[in-house]
Amino acid sequence: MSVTIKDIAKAANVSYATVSRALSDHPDISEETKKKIKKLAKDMGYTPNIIARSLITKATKTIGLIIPDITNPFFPEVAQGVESYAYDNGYTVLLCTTNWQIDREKRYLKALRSKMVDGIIIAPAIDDISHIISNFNGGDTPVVFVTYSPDDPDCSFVATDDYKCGFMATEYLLKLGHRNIAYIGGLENSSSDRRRFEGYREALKSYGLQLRYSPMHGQFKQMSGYELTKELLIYNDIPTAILAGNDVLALGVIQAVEEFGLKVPDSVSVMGIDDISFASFDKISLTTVAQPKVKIGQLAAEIIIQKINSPQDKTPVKKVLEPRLIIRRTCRSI
Amino acid sequence: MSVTIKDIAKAANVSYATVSRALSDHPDISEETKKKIKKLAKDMGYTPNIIARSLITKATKTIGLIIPDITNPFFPEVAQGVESYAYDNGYTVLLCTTNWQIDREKRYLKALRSKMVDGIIIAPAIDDISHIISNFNGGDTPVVFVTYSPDDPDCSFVATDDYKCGFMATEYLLKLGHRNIAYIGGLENSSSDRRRFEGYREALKSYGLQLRYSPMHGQFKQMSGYELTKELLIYNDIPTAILAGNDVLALGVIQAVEEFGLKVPDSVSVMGIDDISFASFDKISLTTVAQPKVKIGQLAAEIIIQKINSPQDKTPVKKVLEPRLIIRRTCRSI
DNA sequence: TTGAGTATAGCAAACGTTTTCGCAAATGTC
DNA sequence: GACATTTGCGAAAACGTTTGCTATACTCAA
Repeated sequence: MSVTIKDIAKAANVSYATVSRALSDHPDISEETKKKIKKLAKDMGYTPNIIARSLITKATKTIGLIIPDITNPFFPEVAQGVESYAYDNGYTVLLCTTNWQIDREKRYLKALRSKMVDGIIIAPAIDDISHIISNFNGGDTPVVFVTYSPDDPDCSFVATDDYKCGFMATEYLLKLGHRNIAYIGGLENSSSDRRRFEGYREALKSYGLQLRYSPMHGQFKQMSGYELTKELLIYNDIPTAILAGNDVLALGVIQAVEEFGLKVPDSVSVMGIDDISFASFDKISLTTVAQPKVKIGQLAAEIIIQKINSPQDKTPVKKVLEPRLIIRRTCRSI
Repeated sequence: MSVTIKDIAKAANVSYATVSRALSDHPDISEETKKKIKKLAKDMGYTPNIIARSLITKATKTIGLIIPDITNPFFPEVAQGVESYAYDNGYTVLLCTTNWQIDREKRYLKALRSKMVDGIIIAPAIDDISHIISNFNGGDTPVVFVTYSPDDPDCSFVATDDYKCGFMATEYLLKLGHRNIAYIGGLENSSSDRRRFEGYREALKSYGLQLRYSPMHGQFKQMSGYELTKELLIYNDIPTAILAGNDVLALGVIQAVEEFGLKVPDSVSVMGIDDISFASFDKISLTTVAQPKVKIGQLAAEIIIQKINSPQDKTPVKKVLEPRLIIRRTCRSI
C-alpha cells in the first residue's frame, strides 16, 4: 500500500494532474503549489511508480545486458563499463548471463522484450545471431553488440579487432623466433575465437608457415585450457609457444605445461588475449593482447542510450577498438 | 507499435478478456478458442507487455541485486548464484554496483523501489545499514542481505561467519608457529572486514598474544593491499605472516612482499580470505579460507523468492555458512 | 416445459501514471 | 472598461493488462 499521486492529490486538495505536473516541474504550475506538493510528497514518503509511468511513456529507463559468463573476469569489466555509464545517465541494467547457451539467450531476449527494456547490449554466445536479429528486426528496441562484429551491415557494435588480436599475438611470437606455435581455442562456434584463430593463421602464413597443429577447441574456461594442453602435449611434436584464445585459457595452458614438467617461458612460451586483471599479477605476468574492456562497455552504453534518445536515426554505429600488445614474462625469444 | 492483446482480440473476433484468459490457460475458455487464440498470438508475434501486467498484478518478476564491486571476483560468483537461481524460477535480476559508495547505494535503493522490484538482495557497502532499513521498513518489499549479518534481528541474511573466517585463518597461522602476524584490511567501515579482524584478534588473544601491528585499512583492491604492505614493511618489525582481509588484498600483499625482496612463504607467509577462483591457480596457490560464494547467491535468491511468494510470513531467515580452510602454498610453518 | 446447473465469453473497472484539451481567473493593453 | 492574453489548474483519456461480475446458450433432470 504505498502512497500514490492520488493520495497526495487528496492531501493537497488538488487534482492528481496537478501533482504529476508539480513533481515534474511543469511550468504551468505555480512555484507555491509546487513547493507545497513536493513537501507533501516527501513527507508522505512518495516514490513514483515507474511501472505506471513506463506504461504511458513507453520508456523503462532500463537496458538489458546479455553476456555469456559473469565468472570470466573479462565480462565483469565490460559490465562495469555499461553499468556505470548507465547509472550516470539514469538507466539501470538488467543482467542476463547465458552460460554460452543459445536457448538461454533466446529466452532472455524474449524476456527483455516483454520487460520493455529500452535497449539491449549483447555479447552473443555463438556466431549465429539470426535469432537475435529476428527477435528485434521489428526494431523499435535498439541493440548493440559487444565483443562481436556482426556480418550484417545494419548492426551496431563495439568490439576490438579480434583478427588483429590473433595476428598481433602470433606475430609477436614469430618475431621472438618461434615457429612451432599452437593455438588453444575456446568455444568452436564463437565468432571472436574464430577471428582470433584467423589472425593466428594469417600471421603464420605471412611468415610462410602452415598450420602445424590442428586447432583445438573447448570452452572459455581455465579447465578447458588445461585439458586441451594436456592433450596437445601427448604428442611428440611439442610447440615452443602456445597462443591461447583468451587469458583464462592461457592460465590453464600454463598450469598444464608446468605440470608436464616444462617451464614457462623457458621451454614453452604462452600468450593470452584479453588482459584480464590478474594477468598483470607478478606471479603470473602473462604476456597478452589487451582489450579496452571497460571502455567497450562504456561505449556500448553510450551508443545504446544515444540510440534510445533518437529512435528515428537507424544508422548503425560501429566501433572497432584497437588491441594493444602487453609484453610481460610468459614469452621468451628463441 | 507492437501487437497487443487487443489486436489479437480484434483478429479473433473475441473480447480481449477472452484473449487474456486464453493465453493464461484459464479453465473458462474452451480448448478450441484457446488453440485458435494461441496460434493467432504466435503468428502475429505477440509478446505480453509485462509492464502493463505488473501494474495490475503488482509483481515485476525481477529482483534487485546490489553489490559493491563486480570487478572483485568474489561478487560475480555470488551474482552468478542468484542469477541462475532466479532464471530458473522465472525472475530476472537488476544489477546495481555501488562502488562502495553509500550515496550510490541509496540512489539504487530508491530506484529499485520505484521500479517495483519484487525483492532485493544486497551486499551493503558499509556497516551502517540504517538507510536500507528505513527505505524498506514499510516493508512490502523483502530484502535479504548477503555477505553481511545485520545486528537487527528482523533482517534476513545469508553470510559466512566472518568472525570465524578471521579466527580460522589466524589460528592456522598460529599453529604453524607464527607469532608476529599482521592484518591488512579493506574498507574500515566494512562490517565483514571488522568481523574478520575481530576473529583475528580473538585468535591472537587465545594464544595470549596482543595486537602487535596496528590494523591497516584501505580498500578491497589489490592495489590497496600492495600499498598497505609497502607501508607495513617500512618498519623494522617485519611480521612472519600477514593475514589479508580478502584474497584480492592478499594478491597485493604478495606482490609487495616479493618486491621488497622477501619470499612468500619462505620469509613471510600470506593468507587470504574468500578463495576466489584464481587463488587456486598453481602459480599463486594462495592459502585462504573459502566462502561458498555461488551458494551464498543461490540461497539468497531462494530465500527472497520464497519470501516473495509468501508475503504474510515476515519471520526473518538467517543462514550463516561455514568457512573452510584451504591450505595451499603461501604459508609455511616456522 | 420449466428450472437449475454448467460451460463460455463479454463488460467494465482497476492498476498509477502522463498528457491533451479546456476553462476560469488573473493580468495586461489600449 | 472592454478585450486579449497569460497563468494555474482540473477532467478525462490513454497505456496494456487482469479479473470480478454478468450474460448468454446450452444440457439435463424433474
